[in-house]
Amino acid sequence: MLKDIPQEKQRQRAPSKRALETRARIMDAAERVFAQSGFDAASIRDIAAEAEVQGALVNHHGGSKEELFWRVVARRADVLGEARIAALEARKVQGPLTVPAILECFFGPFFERIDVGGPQWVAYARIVAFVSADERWKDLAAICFDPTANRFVEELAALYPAQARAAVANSFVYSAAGMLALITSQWRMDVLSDASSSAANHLDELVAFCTAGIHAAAQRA
Amino acid sequence: MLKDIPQEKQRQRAPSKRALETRARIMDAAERVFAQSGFDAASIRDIAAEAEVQGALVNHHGGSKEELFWRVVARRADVLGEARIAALEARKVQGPLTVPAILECFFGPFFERIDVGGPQWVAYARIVAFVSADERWKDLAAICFDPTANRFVEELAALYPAQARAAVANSFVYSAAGMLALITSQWRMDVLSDASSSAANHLDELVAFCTAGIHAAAQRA
DNA sequence: TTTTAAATTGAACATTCGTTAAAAATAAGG
DNA sequence: CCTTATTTTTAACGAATGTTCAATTTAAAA
Repeated sequence: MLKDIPQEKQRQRAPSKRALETRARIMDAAERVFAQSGFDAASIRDIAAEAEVQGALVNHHGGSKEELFWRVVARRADVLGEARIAALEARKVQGPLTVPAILECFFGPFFERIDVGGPQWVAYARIVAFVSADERWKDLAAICFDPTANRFVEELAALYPAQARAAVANSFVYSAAGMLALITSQWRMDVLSDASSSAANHLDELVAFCTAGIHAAAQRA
Repeated sequence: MLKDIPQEKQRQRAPSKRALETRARIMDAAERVFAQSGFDAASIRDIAAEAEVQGALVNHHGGSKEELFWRVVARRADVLGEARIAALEARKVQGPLTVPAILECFFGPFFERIDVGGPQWVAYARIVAFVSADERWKDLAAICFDPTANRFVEELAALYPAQARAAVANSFVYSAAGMLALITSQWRMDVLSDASSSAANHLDELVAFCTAGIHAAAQRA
């Protein structure tokens, strides 16, 4: 198991614009293929075909298959994590935090990017779901997700000083699982509800669900 | 994509006791290996080694790899689904249903089996998480999970006659996602909460969380 | 006990996989 | 322009995969 993404070795020349575009195309292609097939069923050749490059180029730009997966996850985890923390800070200066406010800072930046960035962010969400459900990616999750998650757990726990942090942490895991289910299992909800609603409506619904859930779990005897 | 599990062709002799034991051993081994590695990373040879048989025997008893996966999922989904429905019926004769009562009928039979049946049921839970998160197993989920899920959504929706079934169905999906997160991501919760509690306590906590969440989502403006 | 269907083994099949190495094409830096 | 670091292609390697088939062993049925 990899513990980190290897640094690129020192270069003597700046990368060409075409090379940078190719690298980005490979990353996007890898993201789509990983999202659709999972890590194991995705093949380097599938990714290469999706990016319209030769297979060896994928290894050249992404390293080994596992390194490539780490890079794909880390790339968006970084910007998403920062956006979430920024949203939290921005809300904090407006006044004392509430549970729904904290949840909106966590859910919002993800859904905003899905709305505008479209399928690439949905693909990323599917990958996050895979990573979260599979203990095999424990280290990856610890590096990419835990810092942000811990920060949000702290903010929630501060609202319930009398309760054990564990109860709040568990509630946060339930909430995050609900968010991923909402993004990745839309088809499943449609099957069970024989109707499809807007994404924004679903988001409000999820916030209401989790807010009440967190409160109830924290107040529990 | 398979649409169903093929029937076993007509036999002229009863299977031997040893053959039945071997088949069960292969199914259990497949369950463990699928749970640990997922469908793609699991190999027939891994399963054969785990069951201490030759590789060809796995195909002989389980059919193709995909058929074997269907069989592994369907085997426990059947008994679990029946136990859940039975719990629901039993509760119903005791008096009018409530949200926590319905949730306990859904969560309870699973956790009871994990408590007594041990690791095989935990392995099955991991597989259910994989199947639920991956659209590739849409048909499998529809056959194995949807009938029971629909029944529970109906009972919940009956408690909120003024609300759209969709809102209740979504809340149920969040609840089921929380249950799977609790079973399969215990490690994740431990990381975020730097403490580990009992399974029974977690179950009560989850019921409290989901009960409040369902209620809040249903009462939403 | 004899017959033979069914279970099990052992070996091999054709693919596909991730990765590497060398050659060729491209473009940055002088 | 010239040099050569970097990018890209092409080809190939060994390993692992799912599956099949014929031979062998086991045990049900008569």
